[in-house]
Amino acid sequence: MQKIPKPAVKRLAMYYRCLERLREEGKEVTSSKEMAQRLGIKACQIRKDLSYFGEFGKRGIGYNIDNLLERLKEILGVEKAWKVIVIGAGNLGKAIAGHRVIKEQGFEIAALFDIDRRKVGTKVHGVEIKHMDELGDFVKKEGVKIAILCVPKESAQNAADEAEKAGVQGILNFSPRVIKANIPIENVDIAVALKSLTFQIIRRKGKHE
Amino acid sequence: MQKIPKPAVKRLAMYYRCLERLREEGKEVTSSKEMAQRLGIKACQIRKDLSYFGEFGKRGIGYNIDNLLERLKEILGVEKAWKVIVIGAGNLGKAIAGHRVIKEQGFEIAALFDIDRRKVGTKVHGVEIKHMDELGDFVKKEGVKIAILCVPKESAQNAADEAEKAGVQGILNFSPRVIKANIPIENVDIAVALKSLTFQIIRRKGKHE
DNA sequence: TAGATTGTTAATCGATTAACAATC
DNA sequence: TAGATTGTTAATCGATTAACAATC
Repeated sequence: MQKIPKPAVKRLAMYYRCLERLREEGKEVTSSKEMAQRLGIKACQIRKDLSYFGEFGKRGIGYNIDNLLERLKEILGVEKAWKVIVIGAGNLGKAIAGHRVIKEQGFEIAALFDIDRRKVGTKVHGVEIKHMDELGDFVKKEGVKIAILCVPKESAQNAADEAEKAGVQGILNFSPRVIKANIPIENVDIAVALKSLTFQIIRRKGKHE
Repeated sequence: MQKIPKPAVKRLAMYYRCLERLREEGKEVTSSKEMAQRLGIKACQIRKDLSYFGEFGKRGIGYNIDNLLERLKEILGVEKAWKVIVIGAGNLGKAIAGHRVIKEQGFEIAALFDIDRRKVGTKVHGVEIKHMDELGDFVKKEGVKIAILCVPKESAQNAADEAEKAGVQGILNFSPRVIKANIPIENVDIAVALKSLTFQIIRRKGKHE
């Protein structure tokens, strides 16, 4: 199968959300042009990205929204809810675990994990906090596939190792440290994002488009 | 001045943190090779990225860590603390406002903003929650340059508009919606990151390297 | 038919990598 | 000098965009 550009996959996830919104607005059909306008990208980019996976539109007409949503669900693998755990039940971990978007987009937070025994046994938004010792068994028993890392950077690599050992298949890393593993990792790096902003701001002075 | 690849800027921010860590370990000198190993990238990539901004190393020797850190500080524009506000004092906004990494990396959370008057006046990690009505005045008086958006997607565009109008110069957007503005925006999209993971996981089955 | 929009090819643009002279 | 490592050039690789035939 053809190699898919990494940025294209991220855009597919954005098309998915854009289509959901169009559907909420009562539309049944859309075009690459309409979606492109909303997303601030080029229409041909959308058609190109979709073309890696098949032909989903009708020439002269556009795309049936329900149909394209189904297709994107299959492509992204989100037909059924994925079980997710959050490792690290600090403020960030708890906030992520309770975040609307995770449920809305079809993920299920199965548990949080922490090393602090005072937290263990309590619940956050209806989800139990368990001790790290239970992680291995829980992942296997529940079939957890994804771990969201919200631990301090000092313990990030350890937590990632434990998750991988337990059989987790992908990691979403919120800790500001590069972690190494043999499973896919997505990094959300607040400090890097902020510095990228400051760089752009100082280089922009004067040239306001 | 030469055009700098966007990914290169993000990497510079990663080099910065890597160097801080090397310094903590007591090292005074490092090489592109050493950093590359830690970051999981190629050494020539690091040298190339740095070369956009000057010559910071000594051939045959490597880079002086303190010196390179200073240079990166200038390049990224983080010599002095930037004032940042968080818009949206829900769980996520509060967690971000109190997050270690923001202070450690030289940013200062000046205030949180919310429309819920029951929250207004209370404090989170020593930072006051103010009402959205005060945003314009506050940003001007305090010289706030960056806003972190943690509002529900329904009000994301509005909040961004208000921030831009008030004079904010960059936005870090945590809400799962594309927002439009004439200032730099960085997006942190949890749903997109999770779907990018699921895509990789389902395509990976069987080919474990 | 005329207008609209897709899917795809080919061209362009941008980013990464290899290789090596320069030099500490 | 020998070994190490930089800075930079040129080659390669990957992603985006323009353009247009196909077709509804």
